[in-house]
Amino acid sequence: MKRISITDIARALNVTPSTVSRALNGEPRISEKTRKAILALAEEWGYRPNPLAKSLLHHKTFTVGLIIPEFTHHFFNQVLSGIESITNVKGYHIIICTSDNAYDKEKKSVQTLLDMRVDGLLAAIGNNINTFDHFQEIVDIKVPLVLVDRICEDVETSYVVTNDFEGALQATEYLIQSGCRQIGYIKGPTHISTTFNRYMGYREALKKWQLPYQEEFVVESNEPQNLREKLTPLLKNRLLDAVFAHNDYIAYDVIDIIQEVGLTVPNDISVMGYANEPVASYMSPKLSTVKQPAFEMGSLAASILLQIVEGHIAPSQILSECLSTELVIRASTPVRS
Amino acid sequence: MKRISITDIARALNVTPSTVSRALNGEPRISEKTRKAILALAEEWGYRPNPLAKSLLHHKTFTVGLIIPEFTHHFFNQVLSGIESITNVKGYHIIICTSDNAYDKEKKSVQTLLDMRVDGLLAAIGNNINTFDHFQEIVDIKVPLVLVDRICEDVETSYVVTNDFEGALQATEYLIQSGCRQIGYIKGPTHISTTFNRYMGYREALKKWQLPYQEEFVVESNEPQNLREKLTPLLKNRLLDAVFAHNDYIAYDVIDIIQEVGLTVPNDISVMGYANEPVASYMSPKLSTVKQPAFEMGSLAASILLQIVEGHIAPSQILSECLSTELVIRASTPVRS
DNA sequence: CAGTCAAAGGTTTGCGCAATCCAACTTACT
DNA sequence: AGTAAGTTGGATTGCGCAAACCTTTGACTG
Repeated sequence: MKRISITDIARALNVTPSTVSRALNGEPRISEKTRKAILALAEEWGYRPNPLAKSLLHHKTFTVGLIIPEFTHHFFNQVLSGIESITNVKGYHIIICTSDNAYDKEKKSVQTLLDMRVDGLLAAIGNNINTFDHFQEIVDIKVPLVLVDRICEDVETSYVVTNDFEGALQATEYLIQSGCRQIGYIKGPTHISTTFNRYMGYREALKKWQLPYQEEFVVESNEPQNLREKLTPLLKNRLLDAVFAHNDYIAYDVIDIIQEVGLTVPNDISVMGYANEPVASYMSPKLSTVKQPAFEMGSLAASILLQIVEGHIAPSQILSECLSTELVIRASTPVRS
Repeated sequence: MKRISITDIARALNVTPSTVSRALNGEPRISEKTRKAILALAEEWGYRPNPLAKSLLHHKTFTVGLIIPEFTHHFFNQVLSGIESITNVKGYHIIICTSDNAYDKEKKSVQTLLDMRVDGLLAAIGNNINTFDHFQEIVDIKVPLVLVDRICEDVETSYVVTNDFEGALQATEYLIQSGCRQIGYIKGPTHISTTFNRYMGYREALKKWQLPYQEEFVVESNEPQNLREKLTPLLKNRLLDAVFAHNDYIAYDVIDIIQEVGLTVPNDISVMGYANEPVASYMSPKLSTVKQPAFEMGSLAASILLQIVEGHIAPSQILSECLSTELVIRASTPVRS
């Protein structure tokens, strides 16, 4: 259990800890003979330097903190995977906290990670969180912070997001180009920027193609039952020829409702999702959707963070990256003419 | 950036660091007056104790290491979620490493986490890994270790797994009880214990119900194309009335192949999956499957680990928990008569 | 009123490491 | 031979904290 230290080796060889430290760190001013003896004993005893001691001394932990809303969400795990791909090769460790989309827990996580003296922080802000003092604090004490996927305007820090506006615009345009004219839109949860941006992308596409924006075609999806009630009459009256949903799960429900009404996808109605969740390719028909570069978002965010941490980017310099999405056309939409 | 220490507070108040330490730790022998002054200044300056220093002193980091094969696998994320639910309330932090199912990376992760002086380790061994010296080392140096989901017989340490044998047995029995007699089985990847155990559960069910084991009904799924080639003739000749697949993704392919041949699920053929992945309930028909208590497995493993770490369980005592699965019957199988 | 004791706090030490500053002991050259 | 310049390594310090061990002061006892 007790791990051996440089002092142990020093004692055994009748030298000082300094000498051992220098030998192990390859400083040139140790004679070949002494060095060999030290290295040999270190090897034999399985010496491993104690990072805690180093951290205490150098005020550097080679650790980054990560705050995500939850583990069981494929999107965040792809982001996480991207983050890990970078931190791993750069020799940093990840300490993860989850926020459960709750302000209190998120705030506590921030505090915990700062307490642990992480070298930097990556965070995906939780849904429905609209107070950001905890993130402001990170910036105030000058700990590098990069936000992922979701931003808060108030806090001046670097971030990496995907272009929800553009993604939704392209998806809507695809529907239009494939002949749809009466496109319904199902909104996501209120209070997150993505919801707003995708919605605006949808509207922009209509505008661009000079289609009227019809408020009755836009449905809130806060309650599944609500969705069914609102959507069914629109479908029965054949007012829609396409539905664009805020995410793939909602899209699934939409397909379900459409089929319940006796219509078929995509013959009667096209359906477009968003996010390219794994479930999208297991639905029937397979769902056309917008693929977000989640892995890239994670790796880019981590890469920016580590550049700040390592001093290659001034902390004052605020980088904001907005990654492009990609349409994934499957069977729930017709081919574009 | 520079965080304040007890020494800073001590200097400001003209007392010694010990006094500050004692005041902050609620030791009774500090006068009310001194304590108030110290607490007030600590509060004002936002003092936060440095866990690195404490760890160095007490040889305890309040950190557990976690090794999983990959992030982008829903099952592990549920496990992770379960682990976090325990560590969070017990005040421990999680440092995660991934192995990418590669021995070298897994070994390196073990080394990294040991170097970081984690108080204990949780690990889900990667696929195709059959050398376990790195885990043996953990046990040797007496760092608490609990294996999750997959075990290696050689290493004597606690573990938490699910009962694949029982799960597969029950699933197969369900098929039998709902009238199926010609049950095909699609095997999983070779070299992992789960593959073997589920397969044995399938065979046990046949035996129990005195159905013959027919080798030609068992197909390896190593290649998707292979699966199609092997399965199609069995289907066309109507030799099967049910297929039990090693996991839900394979089950999806099976359904696809069945429908391709012109048969319907579950009318012509029942299909049973395994794992209850999210995709299972988005397939059409919705997939009957075996639900694994992933979250519980994680929380139980974490709970056992922390009990060892905190000395409530002797490290020498080996706990092995085998959690039960649960059948989730959806639309890909008929109702049991 | 000396002696005792407890209250309140100071001093020292060490966790493991490495940077800084020193001190021997060679060589090497005038 | 004497000094300058390496060579090789020791001693000390401090990162932040807390345990172990001392010291001072006043109050209280017999």
